[in-house]
Amino acid sequence: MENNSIFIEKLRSSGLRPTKQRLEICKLLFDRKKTFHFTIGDLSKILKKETNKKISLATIYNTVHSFKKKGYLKEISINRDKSYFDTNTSNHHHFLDIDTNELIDLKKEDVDKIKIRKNLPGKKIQSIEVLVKVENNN
Amino acid sequence: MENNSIFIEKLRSSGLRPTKQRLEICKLLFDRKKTFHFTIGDLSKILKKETNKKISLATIYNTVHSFKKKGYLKEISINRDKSYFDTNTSNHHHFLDIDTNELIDLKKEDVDKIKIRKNLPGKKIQSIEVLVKVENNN
DNA sequence: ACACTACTTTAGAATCATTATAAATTAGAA
DNA sequence: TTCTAATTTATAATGATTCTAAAGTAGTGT
Ligand SMILES: [Mn+2]
Ligand SMILES: [Mn+2]
Ligand SMILES: [Zn+2]
Ligand SMILES: [Zn+2]
Repeated sequence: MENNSIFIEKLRSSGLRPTKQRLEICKLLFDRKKTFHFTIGDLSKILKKETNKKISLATIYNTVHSFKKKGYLKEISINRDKSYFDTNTSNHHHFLDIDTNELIDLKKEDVDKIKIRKNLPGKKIQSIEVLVKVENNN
Repeated sequence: MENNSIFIEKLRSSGLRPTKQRLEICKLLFDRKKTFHFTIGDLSKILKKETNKKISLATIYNTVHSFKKKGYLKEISINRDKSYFDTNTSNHHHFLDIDTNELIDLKKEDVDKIKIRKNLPGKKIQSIEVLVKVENNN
């Protein structure tokens, strides 16, 4: 009744054992059409609701960090209070709704290519990220 | 022997009493030609060295947050571990050296104007920030 | 199926930047 | 100088994240 086999392969191929905790988290994170932006706290709450068996908070942290290390998640820092993770691991830009603290992906075509006209000697560019903060129209 | 009068005015005009702690921090932060990017930890260390009288950590936090509220400092979140503050309160972009965790201002002319081709209904853009992560050339 | 070992999960403790508290001090006004 | 509100301060509390070390599990080989 599940397409778990896909996730099992995904995990195995990156040297992670497909435990039921990891599979549960995989289904929750990667069985989506749209990008998912979440904090560990969000994820923890959702797992509590949508799952019968409990997954310890330590495991959620461990798993999310493993997934990040394997390149399945991207971490986004927008404020010190909490770290956001992103199922869209490509280079992309974001809207941040400062009223709701919600992140929204911008598509390639939504932002002109950024051209940086300065370079630092001995340094090379690793990434260019745009954060567009938006708020309610009065 | 000081141009404290400038800072005293600055503080008074925004309803902050010019205490010696605030003046000390003003001198350290605003008596510079270049932008200063710092964490509270940085500031605390510098104050310990460059000052004879001690300023409590709580006061450093209070003061930096007051200055931010008054618009004399800008907060920049680049990772969850620490919050950076910026004496350049204009809208501007940054290099982040991921080897040293150092922030460097980009000038207006260093980055083409960013054009966002998407808008969210009911929302207006409050700011657009570019973060260019750089690392050592091999 | 069984045993073995490395990997994983887990509860709880530890960490650490930040925030809150509430008592002592100080600045500005009268 | 006196009075009051603003400020400073030491200290405790908070809370997200990381650490620990003990118990459980998956994969391998027999
Ligand atoms: Mn913040
Ligand atoms: Mn981080
Ligand atoms: Zn995203
Ligand atoms: Zn800056």
